Amino acid sequence: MTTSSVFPSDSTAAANADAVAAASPATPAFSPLYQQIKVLMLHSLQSGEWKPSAAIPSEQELAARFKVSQGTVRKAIDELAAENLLVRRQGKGTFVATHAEHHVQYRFLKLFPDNGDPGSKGPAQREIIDCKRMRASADVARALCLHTGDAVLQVRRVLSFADVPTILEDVWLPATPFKGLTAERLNDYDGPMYALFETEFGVCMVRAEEKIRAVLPDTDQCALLKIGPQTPLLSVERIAYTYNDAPMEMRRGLYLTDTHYYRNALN
Amino acid sequence: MTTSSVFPSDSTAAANADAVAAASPATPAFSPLYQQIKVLMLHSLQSGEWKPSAAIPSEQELAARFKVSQGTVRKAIDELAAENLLVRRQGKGTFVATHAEHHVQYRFLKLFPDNGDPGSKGPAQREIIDCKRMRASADVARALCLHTGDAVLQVRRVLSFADVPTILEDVWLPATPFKGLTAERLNDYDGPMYALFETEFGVCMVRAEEKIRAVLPDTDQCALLKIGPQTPLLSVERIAYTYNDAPMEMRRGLYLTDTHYYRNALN
DNA sequence: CAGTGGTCTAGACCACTGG
DNA sequence: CAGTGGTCTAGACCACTGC
Repeated sequence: MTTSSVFPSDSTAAANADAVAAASPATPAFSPLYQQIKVLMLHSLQSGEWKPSAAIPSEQELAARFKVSQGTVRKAIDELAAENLLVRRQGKGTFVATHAEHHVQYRFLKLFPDNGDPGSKGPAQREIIDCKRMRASADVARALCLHTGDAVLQVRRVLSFADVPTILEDVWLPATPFKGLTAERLNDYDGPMYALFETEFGVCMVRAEEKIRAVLPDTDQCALLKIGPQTPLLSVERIAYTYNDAPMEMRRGLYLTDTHYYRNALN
Repeated sequence: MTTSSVFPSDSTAAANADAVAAASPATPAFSPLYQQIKVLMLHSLQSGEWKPSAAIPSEQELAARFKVSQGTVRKAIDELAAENLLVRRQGKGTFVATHAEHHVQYRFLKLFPDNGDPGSKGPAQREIIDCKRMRASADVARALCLHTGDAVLQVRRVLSFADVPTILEDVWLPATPFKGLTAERLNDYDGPMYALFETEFGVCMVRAEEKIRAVLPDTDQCALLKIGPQTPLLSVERIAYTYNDAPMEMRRGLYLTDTHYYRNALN
């Protein structure tokens, strides 16, 4: 051990605090107690001990389990809540974040209609075009930390708003964790795709990065979106990550932006 | 007063805490002490008492000034730091955030080159095309909370990377706070435009929202960016806000995305 | 009413910075 | 070395939820 950590054998909270304080006199990496607690909680999330939408133990219980003060677990929870991994609800408890509760708008979808609320015209219509097993291209392999040629699933679908095709998406998933995914299961499921991933495959998407460009469609894409070849589209390339920052999905969306726009907040 | 607040006349920290606790038995709006402190600090920022890049008083001083415990001002500072209004530096103090320190990359510019770091080819070349006084269109007026026809300044400029024109921007500013802004001053200033706004006009941009679309350029835009009429571009419409959430700038950028991409992080 | 998260305090000690 | 922010504790009390 190069840094101090939380041991079940430590007898008191003070002992832990002292351990942190006195730790590793020459080690540059100093990790405060609440960060170590955070790592332990991350393990509980990752291992499935705490499942999406379920309540985690109360702050007092966690403080007792980790043998630290309530304020310290509080700070750990604060950070996890700030990263949208946990959701606090006063009077009720702290819950594991999920994609299953966003009914009107998908959590990671930043496309909004010019007029009116996201859900004013009802939910999006989804049509699965294709769902097949294939070998990873170099691009996909790199994005998913696989090797070129490894087995992946590719899903192609179209999202429509008020019956206007607006989004054409290709999704690539590593075949192993998503074994058994079919077009039928995607069609039957009523809710966000990421919610299905949570309940059916135990994969929680926690964070994503998008690269956005302006492009023109090819002929296939024109047909699927029912647009002309000179219609400019937003190309949105996404890599989504689970708890340990492991990439679990690559996705490329083409967004029609004549009646919708991609919204972003800068801080 | 409908809610409790921090008075200079309050004698002890405990008195404040009790005031909050016992306040407004029938008032639904309950505001914790640290939120009230936050508002007071916001006033100090807004009034110019604390200027960009300067240090604010230490936590102990603030605790004494507001007659609360250090932990309470700490929580207020924590939130202001999370919103990027303040920057904490251990051992040195807490400082007012500024746009003047980002030399390699502008803080609100999310366009990155496909290969290499933002600053690998040196800073962007900036060319001011135009800077003129005009009357606000309906769109601009709505965005800036003005009336149609009110005086505004319009700046048009082109940013180039490695001598390739990549961004064409129109910027609209309310004429009153930016009185005296000219193309020359914009050209002479060596640094981000928002840094000039801070030092010359006392306007600190704190937050912004962008609406992104894919578009095709018109003939003027083709000439300025030296591109063909079928080149798809990212249209980035931005409204930037100061401390009190008052809009102080509207901007429309056209981004060439054949060698660059717009990066966004989803949480 | 009991149990949860949320606020506030007071005090101790640590890590980092600069003179 | 003194001064700053950063961590940790212990305990009190409040706001909110649901039974």
